[in-house]
Amino acid sequence: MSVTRPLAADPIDEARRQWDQRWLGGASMAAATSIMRAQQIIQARVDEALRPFDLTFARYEGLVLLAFSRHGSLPMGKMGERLMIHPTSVTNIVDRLEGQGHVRRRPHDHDRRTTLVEITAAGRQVMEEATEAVVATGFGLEALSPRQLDDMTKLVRKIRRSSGDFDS
Amino acid sequence: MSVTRPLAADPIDEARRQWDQRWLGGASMAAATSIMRAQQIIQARVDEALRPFDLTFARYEGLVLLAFSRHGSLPMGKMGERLMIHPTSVTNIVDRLEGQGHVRRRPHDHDRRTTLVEITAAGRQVMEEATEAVVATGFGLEALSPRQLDDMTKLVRKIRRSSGDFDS
DNA sequence: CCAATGTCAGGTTGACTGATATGC
DNA sequence: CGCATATCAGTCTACCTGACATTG
Repeated sequence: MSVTRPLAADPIDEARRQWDQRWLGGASMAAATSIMRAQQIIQARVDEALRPFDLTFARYEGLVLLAFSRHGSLPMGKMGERLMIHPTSVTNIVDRLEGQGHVRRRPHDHDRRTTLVEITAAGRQVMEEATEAVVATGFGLEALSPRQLDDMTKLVRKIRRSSGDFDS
Repeated sequence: MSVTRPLAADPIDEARRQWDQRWLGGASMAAATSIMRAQQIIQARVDEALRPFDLTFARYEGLVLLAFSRHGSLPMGKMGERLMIHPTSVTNIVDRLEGQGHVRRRPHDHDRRTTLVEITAAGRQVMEEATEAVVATGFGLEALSPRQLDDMTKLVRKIRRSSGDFDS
């Protein structure tokens, strides 16, 4: 007589089970797949909150970075470095933000090679409102307690450090 | 006399500090940003391992899904459901895989609306070799212990469950 | 001369919207 | 008829490579 196993309700769990029967690194596979999926969930949630402002997550991050910077402006290259995006992506994102009037390109005082990107008053205003909307979504992470959120951040920090994201 | 604070080596940590001075949800912001970054790291690592096979992560996941399926084939819609991708993305991905000879479209026996996607022998072969390469990368997660990998998977499961990823 | 900075052209990916043909 | 299934056309975002002009 056959014993019917309970169907795995969690598809990642099920994939893990099959993976372990054939290959190594099932735990890594499950964690990696989980992270990929978590990213989709967060991205969808935040993008939805940002849609009324005609902002993507990437552009929103740019605005927040500039708002947090000491003089409300940063060189293009510095932005790419901090946001960890490709130089041409910086150009693209700044193009759009500038088209929306949220930032302005300005020459650098001493180095005429570099272009400074400065957040405008309107940009700050939009950023404030957008942030309210984003905070209201809870980033799709309401299921985690404050302690669990910090656990998550710490675990990812290990990954980031090992991949050379930052010094120390 | 001014006390010079140590510079935050971790940019997410620094963003968190500034965020907390103005808004709520700093812990969520830090966790969300961390996950977004972790996804980039994993994606880059896996894509690099898959490049010699002319596969992206998305297409590779499709191959693995088919290889794991009972008959080596699934309806298009089912694939989209399991991979959590848009129907047109399924069409796109299957187009490419079919062009590479890794899968084949077949009619469904009983329902002539549905198209079955079947992995070919060549597709299985490529999938096996690609998996070796992917496992070798450790998914960019070598920094985490087996226990930490499972912690990560469990934390994300909470997020996924709360967003309706699966039943139970 | 070499390095750094930003831009541009051109190509790829995957996601999306809306419309459509087909079949249940 | 409504609904499900897959496709197609067209658009969008962000990424990448390679080339380039300008400047330090």
